[in-house]
Amino acid sequence: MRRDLPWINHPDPWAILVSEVMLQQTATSRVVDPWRRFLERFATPVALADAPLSDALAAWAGLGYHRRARDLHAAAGLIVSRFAGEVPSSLEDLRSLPGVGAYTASAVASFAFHAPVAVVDTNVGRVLARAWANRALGRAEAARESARLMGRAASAPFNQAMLDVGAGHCRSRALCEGCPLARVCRWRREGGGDPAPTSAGVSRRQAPFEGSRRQVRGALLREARERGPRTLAELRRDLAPLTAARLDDALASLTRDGLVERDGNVVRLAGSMATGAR
DNA sequence: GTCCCGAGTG
DNA sequence: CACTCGGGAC
Repeated sequence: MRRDLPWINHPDPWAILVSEVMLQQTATSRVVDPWRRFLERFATPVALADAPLSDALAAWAGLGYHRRARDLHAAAGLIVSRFAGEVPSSLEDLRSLPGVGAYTASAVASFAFHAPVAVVDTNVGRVLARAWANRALGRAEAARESARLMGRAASAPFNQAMLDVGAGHCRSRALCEGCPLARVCRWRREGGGDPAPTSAGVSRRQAPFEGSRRQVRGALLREARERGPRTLAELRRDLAPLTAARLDDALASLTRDGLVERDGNVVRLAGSMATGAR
């Protein structure tokens, strides 16, 4: 359960922010070790802002969705330049950071600063639609109903409980056995079709990973991370039997995202040529 | 093979 | 609105 995890009740807002960004698209079990390593290496926003992006990408190993690392690196720079090195506490300021959307801003406001803010991610969206409303909710409705349900309860434990129920029981395929809300769940009491899939923020099925460009991107970044700058010929050899067209496609995509740099035939992690000046 | 997931961009 | 983005659990 999430309440056993090391970032729960952590006193440092920076540690909370890092955990929430890592948790955006990644299961908690896969976040624990990288989160520890990342914070050892970048204990403060200043430490990350002062480091080259390539160091941040290296520390992101195993997490995927590397644009999150790029955005967190940029966010650290803004935290230093605009917020005196302290993670801001208001929703508006949090939301102004790259890679911080509605979910992450509310999660940091609640878990790091105990602001009376209800967190709605897609798990919580399902809990609200099923157990609380038994009907599909739009985005604004979900936010309003969540605030209404929370009432004057302390936001952090309330949000943690909602996230736990959503992740543990109220999954896409509901696991009602043992669910703490089973006795009060309107969907179970009243029946009807599952209101969650048409509710706000419910994620769509995604294309298969196997054979995808994302898979090639991941392999390419791993090469650059673990073996340093690589020539195109080395990449072609090491990623065989990948076709040259698919390698070029992934490389172009990573370059557009600012995650790798090309210097002639040499490919390296973005920012590894940085002079260190800020 | 199937499932899972938040932010940014167009 | 539709689309992209990793990779492990099962």
